[in-house]
Amino acid sequence: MIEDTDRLRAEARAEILKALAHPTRVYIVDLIQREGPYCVCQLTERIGADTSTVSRHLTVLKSAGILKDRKEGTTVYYSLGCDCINDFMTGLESLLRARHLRDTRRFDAVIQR
Amino acid sequence: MIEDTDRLRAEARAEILKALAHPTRVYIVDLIQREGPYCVCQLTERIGADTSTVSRHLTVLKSAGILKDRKEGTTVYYSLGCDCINDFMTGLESLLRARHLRDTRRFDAVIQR
DNA sequence: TGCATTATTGGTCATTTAACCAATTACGCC
DNA sequence: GGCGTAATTGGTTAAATGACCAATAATGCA
Repeated sequence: MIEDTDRLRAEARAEILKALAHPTRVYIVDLIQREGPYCVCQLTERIGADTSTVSRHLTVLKSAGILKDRKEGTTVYYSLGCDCINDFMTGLESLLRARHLRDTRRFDAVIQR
Repeated sequence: MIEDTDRLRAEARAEILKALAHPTRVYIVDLIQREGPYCVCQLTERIGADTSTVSRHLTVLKSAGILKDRKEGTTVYYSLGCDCINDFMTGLESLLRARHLRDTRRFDAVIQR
């Protein structure tokens, strides 16, 4: 059986990962990372989903500490919760590249025979 | 609307993240990362779930390229799919630390008043 | 005050996920 | 061949997720 400390540790990590594990949420984080803070209506327009849907995605990201918000009148701006998001996404990128490389090699191997 | 390239990019990233977004799967990856390859029955014993459940988790991780497997008789050993997993998990760790720091500060702020 | 805009929350419903048990496959050994 | 062990796959069910519409704040302005 898993020890309590290990279990809690795994749950904490999974919680963060779950918050990011959706195409729309990855897109939002990527966008804000590259271009700075965005408000809900701007994101809604970009994404092309219902405002409520986007708002809920943002709530998920905020709860996980990945984004933070700042009110300005009636609009709410979302920005990165911390700089370490950048490193994290870089790590994800290299994981993706490694996977792509492996797939390509496997594809080549199939072709060659 | 999101451009096709951006959408596909977000989906590919989310796919990787989804594969890791479960406490048991995070635990498995962490364990293998620290102690090397494990077979299904060893993992099953450690985790305390049904063999089929563990096997399915491993399939998810393998499909995402996070783990790879190697057969040896009737047992199947799972190991890391690539070294970059280490960097990725390090990034996740610092994200978690940042979050914890922020939570702690907020808690302190509440206590102090 | 009345109205428009921005965002969040309640409600519903379809899809996905993940658990278990049971059945099957694959291999090694007697 | 028959048996035991290891792992995967089929089937079912409960829970979680995510989408939309509708309703409700909350704010700014005429």
